[in-house]
Amino acid sequence: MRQPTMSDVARLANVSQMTVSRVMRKTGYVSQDIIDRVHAASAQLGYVHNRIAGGLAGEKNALVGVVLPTLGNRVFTEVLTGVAEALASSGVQPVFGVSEYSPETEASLVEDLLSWRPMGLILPGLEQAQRIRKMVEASGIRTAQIMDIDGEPLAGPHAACFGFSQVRAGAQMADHLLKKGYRRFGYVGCQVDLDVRAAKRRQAFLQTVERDGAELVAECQSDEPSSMVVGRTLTAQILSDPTPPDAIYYANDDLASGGLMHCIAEGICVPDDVALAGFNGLSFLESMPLDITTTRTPRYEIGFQAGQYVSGAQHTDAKLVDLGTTIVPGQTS
Amino acid sequence: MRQPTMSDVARLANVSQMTVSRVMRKTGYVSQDIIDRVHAASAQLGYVHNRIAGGLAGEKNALVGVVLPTLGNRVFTEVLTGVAEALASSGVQPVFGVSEYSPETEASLVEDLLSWRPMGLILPGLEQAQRIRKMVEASGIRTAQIMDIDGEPLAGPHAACFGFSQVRAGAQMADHLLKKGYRRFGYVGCQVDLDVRAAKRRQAFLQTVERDGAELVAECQSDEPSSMVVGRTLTAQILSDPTPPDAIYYANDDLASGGLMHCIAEGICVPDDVALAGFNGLSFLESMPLDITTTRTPRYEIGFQAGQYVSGAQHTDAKLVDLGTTIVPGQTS
DNA sequence: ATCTTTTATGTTAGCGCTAACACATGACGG
DNA sequence: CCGTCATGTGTTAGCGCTAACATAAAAGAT
Repeated sequence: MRQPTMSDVARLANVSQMTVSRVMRKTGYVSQDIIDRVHAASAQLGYVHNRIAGGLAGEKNALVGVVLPTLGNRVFTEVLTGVAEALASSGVQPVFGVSEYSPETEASLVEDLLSWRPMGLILPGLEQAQRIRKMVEASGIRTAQIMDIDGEPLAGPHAACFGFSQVRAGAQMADHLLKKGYRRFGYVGCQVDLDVRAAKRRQAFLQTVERDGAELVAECQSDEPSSMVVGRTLTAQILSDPTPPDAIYYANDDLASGGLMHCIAEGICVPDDVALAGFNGLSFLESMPLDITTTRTPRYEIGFQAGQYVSGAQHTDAKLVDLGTTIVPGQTS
Repeated sequence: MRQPTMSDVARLANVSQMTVSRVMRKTGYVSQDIIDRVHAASAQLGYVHNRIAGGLAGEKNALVGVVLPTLGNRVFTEVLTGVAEALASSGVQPVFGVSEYSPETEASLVEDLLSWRPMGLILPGLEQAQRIRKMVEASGIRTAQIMDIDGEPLAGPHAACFGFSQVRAGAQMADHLLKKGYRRFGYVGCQVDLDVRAAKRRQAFLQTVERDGAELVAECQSDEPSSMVVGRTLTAQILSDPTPPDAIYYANDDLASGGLMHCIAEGICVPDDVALAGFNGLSFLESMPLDITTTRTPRYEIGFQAGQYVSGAQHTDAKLVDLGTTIVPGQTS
């Protein structure tokens, strides 16, 4: 009742087991006649190639480990889609884990993934624990750090970053809103202590705003994971103030659209009463009846390039690949 | 420069390689003294357990293959979150692939995943190609088919379904809307030929509606993947008719909320002018300023139970586990 | 004091595959 | 007609680990 092996196929096709191996992997010289015989035998037995054995015997494992902070944010699922598509063409499979933004979980996840001896690793951000950095650098496998390029990338010839500058993105949005004449800002975020990249944007936004003599007049945060519902609640809070801000910067588009829903429900005019700025440029914003300003991020592209890099389909000499961001102005803001 | 092995650790700790294996896996008897020595040696060398070798040698591979139709629909990422959390506790890693609703892609994906000799497999729906069914049944590994229970599940003692009845869900919504007095229905869907489950719902909805003497007066479909933007466009189309429907059933909540956005933008009153019914009960509906009726589906639960099942953490005698659905009425509809 | 049982270690034999090499052919140029 | 090369096949030796089976000392039981 055990699974058929190459030897079983070989016996049936009346060739050596090595020849079967060659046929399966399409390497070396095999005559067409034998190729057909082997395929027939293989199909008859229902043979499925065993990559575990292949991996042990010397072939690189066609696996890539992927760590994501959460699947609750569309951004990361789009990254993952990019990764999956980059890998699909080369027959490499992603193995993944979700850290829920916890550094400890991330560390044990990386160790677990490394135990599969993957050919590559994709990690979010640049702020891995020292222990992770060591493990990864020692393993010598290709590693892509994604989403961010502000910081110290992993050392070694097998590491590269694919992302954009979170700092610049935050400053960029501040500049944009200042140029539009807004002076009294609000900030709405979630899990600020966990989401390092949102914190970087907020920080840069704040600095730019203050450098210009404008100010942050209100800030609302929640410990819950970000969502439209939370965005609506926090916006209600921040706008209940007697002297509310004239523009709100949100940590992401989900929060911002939640805010927009609040405004629509309350008859608050966007952007005349208050302008809303999100982050990511998720496509569902286009369906909204009022416009939100946002920063478009190359999420799919990040995933795709990282996937290509770690699976060996693409070489990069650069340690930091900046895929850039674009401000997408709301219609009138 | 090669990666350290158990033998290296064993030599350094001055014990046999087998003892190191015992320490790593926490099985068998090992004295505390030696456990400490092995851990020290392991840490010093930066040893990482090699599951590829372990898997070959007899241990079940702590991998579960997961196939999803798309990552673009929140539903599946929530399922995946459930799977990931169920597996996380047992140290099993998900390996996954995205089929983009293509049966051919799905088949080759299943074969690829099977080549890792995973301990389990999670597949969407019940409509796998014959070739897949054979491969999976022959492999003898635990398999969970998810999302749907209307159909013939995989044979064998190692297969179970976790989902709900799509047919019943469609009929349920029709009943609900009929009871509310709606008689002229519209349907909006995407990729109807690919999304079998949406087709089942639509079919059951239609039958129920017609059984009651009410009718489907308009239908709009698109080949693009479903999204809020598409939902808005299709809704604009369907409502541009001189005699529009008084209730629209959407294939999912994304489309429905896109529809809602159209209504808000055009000043169409929901549900007085037209009622909107979606599917899934995604939480962002709660943030919407007007209410959409929907069916809440147990997405996370499906993923979680399927994850537990295939990783051996849960036994089920039932072949079909119905996790049920609930109608969530809009405030006034 | 002797017989079990528990605890603690080591030894042997693969798991199913691939790299590396060896060995045949037949083709082809000089 | 012989050397060289491309082509087609087989053989051997592991990859790094774990199951299964020793072995042996210590702890209880009678």
